[in-house]
Amino acid sequence: MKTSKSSVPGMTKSHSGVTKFSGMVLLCKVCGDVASGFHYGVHACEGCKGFFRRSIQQNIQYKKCLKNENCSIMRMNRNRCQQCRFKKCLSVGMSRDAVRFGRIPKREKQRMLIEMQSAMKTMMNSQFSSHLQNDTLIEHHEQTALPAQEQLRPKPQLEQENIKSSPSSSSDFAKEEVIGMVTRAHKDT
Amino acid sequence: MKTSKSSVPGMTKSHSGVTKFSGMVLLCKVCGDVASGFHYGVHACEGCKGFFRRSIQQNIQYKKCLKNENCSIMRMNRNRCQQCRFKKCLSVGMSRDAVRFGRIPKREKQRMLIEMQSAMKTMMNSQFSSHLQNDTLIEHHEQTALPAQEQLRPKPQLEQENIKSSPSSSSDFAKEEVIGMVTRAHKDT
DNA sequence: GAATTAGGTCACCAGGTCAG
DNA sequence: CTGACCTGGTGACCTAATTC
Repeated sequence: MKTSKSSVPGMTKSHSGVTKFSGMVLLCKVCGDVASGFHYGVHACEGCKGFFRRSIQQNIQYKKCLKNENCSIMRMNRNRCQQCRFKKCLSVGMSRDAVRFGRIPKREKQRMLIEMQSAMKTMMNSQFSSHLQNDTLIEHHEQTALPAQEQLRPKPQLEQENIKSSPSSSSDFAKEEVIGMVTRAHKDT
Repeated sequence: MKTSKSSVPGMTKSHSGVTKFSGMVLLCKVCGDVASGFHYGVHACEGCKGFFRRSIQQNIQYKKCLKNENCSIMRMNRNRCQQCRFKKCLSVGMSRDAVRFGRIPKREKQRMLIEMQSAMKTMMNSQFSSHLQNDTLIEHHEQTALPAQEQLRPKPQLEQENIKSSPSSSSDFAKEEVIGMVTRAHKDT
């Protein structure tokens, strides 16, 4: 019947191992680097993926952080503090239980696309019309823009690719992700 | 134009590939995930179906289990031990000889419905009359309090079929299954 | 002819590797 | 130790085949 290979428009995976969505690069939720895919339940780069794998495989106990145990983890400095990096991995939801194998379900893609668009719109609004009053969004916005001291974000969220888990919570999650991504894509331009 | 579909009331198959019965989602008998149909003689999800197919096609000898060869197989961890997963497939009755092709015979549906109802009743009983002594069921009880936001997922339901096994044990089975699924839904949330 | 599944496909990922 | 690459799966979808 359906000859249409019909896939959700938007999501692609370049040959270089970079995951894109509607032409925009997805970012590692741990360090902000370019994500290579959905690893252990979150979008992550090869580095953080490998780091997390090693960490859980051999139940490594990392040396205590030399600072306040809340180092910001970014691409540039992600290797400076293992303890904090691992903590960040966990806080963004990386877990062996969250792995998702196989092809991305069409409806999940669809959902991402939608959430992405709405997030995009939201961002545009807050950016152009009233970026002085909306604290929530500015919060998010900054978080990505200047990776300042964003510590453990109170979001132990874990992406439930699961068919229909609460639509609201997952959308929050995705929104956050999208915002970061969009912001960056924006800056790059 | 037979308007009288007249088949057994209840069984449907959504377009998403999820098998339902009286509005309840059927679960994979191997891992508890949502079943996509009756595969190799058992209600199974796409994952376990594919896994079993591959296993028997190329007579794969899986690596020995790293634990006690009795890993519990659930959606979250089903990929961690192939040997145990395959064993579970066999133990729940998956077999190339058990395939049922084509449309579901009416009497089979009828039978399912009946077994389902009795299983349901059993469950209800143990839930209301004596849920203080039965610790396993407490889990289940909580689930009821969960937000009912959903359309076709975290839903109490069970899975039943066993073409040629003792019909009496079927309700026990269902109960167990429900518990597992509920636990999962719980974890997911 | 409609319902329903075995198998094939191939988008995607966990783990292993090994230069750097 | 880190992370770019490779390999061996995994499972969402699709279609041909099969039964009612």
